[in-house]
Amino acid sequence: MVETNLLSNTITRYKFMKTYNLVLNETILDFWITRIKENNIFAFHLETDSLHIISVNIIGISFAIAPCVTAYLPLAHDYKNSPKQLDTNLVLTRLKPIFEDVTIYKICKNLKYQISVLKNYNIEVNRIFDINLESYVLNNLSGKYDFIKLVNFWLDYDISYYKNISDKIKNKYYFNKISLEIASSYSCEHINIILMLHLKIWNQLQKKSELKRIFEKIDIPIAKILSRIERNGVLINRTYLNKQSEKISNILIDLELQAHKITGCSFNLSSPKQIREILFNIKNIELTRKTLGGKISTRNEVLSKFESNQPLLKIILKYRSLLKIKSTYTDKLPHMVNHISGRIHTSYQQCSTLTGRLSSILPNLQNIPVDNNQGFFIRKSFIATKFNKIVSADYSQIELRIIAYLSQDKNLLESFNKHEDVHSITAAEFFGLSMNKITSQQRRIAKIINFSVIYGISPFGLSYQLNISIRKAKKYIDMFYDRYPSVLIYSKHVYQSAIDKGYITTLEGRRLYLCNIKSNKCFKNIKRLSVNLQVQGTAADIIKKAMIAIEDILEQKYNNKIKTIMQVHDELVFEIHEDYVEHYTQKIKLLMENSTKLNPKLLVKINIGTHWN
DNA sequence: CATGTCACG
DNA sequence: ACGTACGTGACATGA
Repeated sequence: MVETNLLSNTITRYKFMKTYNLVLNETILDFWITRIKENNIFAFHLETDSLHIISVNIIGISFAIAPCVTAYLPLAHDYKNSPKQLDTNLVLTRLKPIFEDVTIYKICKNLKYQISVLKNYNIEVNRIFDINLESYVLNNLSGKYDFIKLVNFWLDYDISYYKNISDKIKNKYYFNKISLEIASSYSCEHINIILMLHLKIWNQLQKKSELKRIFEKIDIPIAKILSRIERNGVLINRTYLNKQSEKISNILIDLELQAHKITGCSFNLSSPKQIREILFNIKNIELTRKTLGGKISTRNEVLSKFESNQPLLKIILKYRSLLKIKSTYTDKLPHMVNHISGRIHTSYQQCSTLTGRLSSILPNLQNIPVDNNQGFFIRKSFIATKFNKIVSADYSQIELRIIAYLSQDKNLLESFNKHEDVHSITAAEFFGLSMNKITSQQRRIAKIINFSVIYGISPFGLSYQLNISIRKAKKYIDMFYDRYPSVLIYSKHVYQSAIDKGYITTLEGRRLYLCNIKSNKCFKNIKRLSVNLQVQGTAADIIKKAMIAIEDILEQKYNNKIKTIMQVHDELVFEIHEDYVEHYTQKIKLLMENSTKLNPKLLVKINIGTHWN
């Protein structure tokens, strides 16, 4: 709207100026600053020397104020005979007011990273747009946000010039070793494309008010919040993990010896191929389950069916799970600690999922083992600084509650309003017994059935999970829908609407396009998927809204008493000063439960401790 | 680099 | 007759 009008004026003004300018002195810097202020909109990109947000230096900054009107401002290029460049502090002092100005629009790619880097230089960016987020809300081109793919999708533009330079400099040098000639043509081309992508995508996004609202009210604020969470980082007990690694090493050696003794030959316990051969040739165990590639699977679920009378299988399983714990967690996490902050800084991916969930990489903090696992102790190494506590707040049964809300099934709603333990209630309903007569076995069945509903139920899947016949599983499913008829109506409705429209909408109106689904081989899949996607996507919306509500209070005055340190899909983890735990815990619970109002009500459970276990 | 496996919600 | 629960990321193996 405003910004496109502003831009079309600029485009006319600069129509015939194809310039890739290099900013090397204050006069030219002044010239560009004046142009940017006049223009009220510009795209920028920071070239840096690292992807680690805590210890990163800016090498140069590129700008675009209109298509083909771009400049590169080198700051720290350092090679033989490299020209003298402007002083970083001077430049950033001049740019700070522009970045912070709420009336000047900024366009960038990977906003979370850009604002983190600028934060290192004490700059808070306002009024900022991100082309990846724009594209993500608009058509949910999920997966890797590969720049070239984005260009190919959105623009009719010959990318070869960019690609050529980009390939040349990739992995060869640090950016500060790149000559100004190459760096400027690369950066200017890059920022030019970023601006063009924004113009193209924004043009379409603003026509879809529902999606534009999600972009502005959810995704942009969340990007800023994630930057803060990442920068806060997580404290871990390194010596504890190192000790555990050592212990596990010894156990692994012992398990390997035992396994080789049983088989009478040496083999690699972490090679599925060798295990298949050993089991087939030596132990005469016939496994039938296949992997995706059509080979015989040796997965845990498969092997554990034979486990009881086969010590070798027990050893293999234990070996594998301990190796996993060691290689992924106890060995790796200590190495991920940043030496400046002394903490681990994960990176949350905001555009990587089909459903609108976040994901976490480098390291992934969303798959740290839980209590019922061999690696139960790992969460004990996630600790708080002195005088602080770890506080975790998680939504109880959020996905099933969402199904209850979306279907408005009377019985399911009543289950949530009656009792905290839905699975027992479902069991009672399901088997037609009173609550006090439910056995733990019946509760287990009910729990699995509840999950099946969330995932997209099928007779085979349920029969496998419950280890019963397909016929019986089918009967259970019929029984479930008999007790909760509106759930069946609801799931048919989601499926139909998905087929009609080609996408699924979440509670907030985010669209999940079916054409992006990998397993999109037949409509049967969509039938099962649609409920799951809507539910998972809605849950993702809900926690995002809660994060925004919470961040509003965190930004005010409590700053140094409470920090958000992790998001794990339906859980937020905080580090809170011990004197304030009580106070903030209550606030957080209220905000999480009420930032989205549903029937049934959302319930948040709080855990407080010296560590994350 | 693809595949299999396994950690989480 | 077919395959067989949804969504992620990371590691070891082996072609």
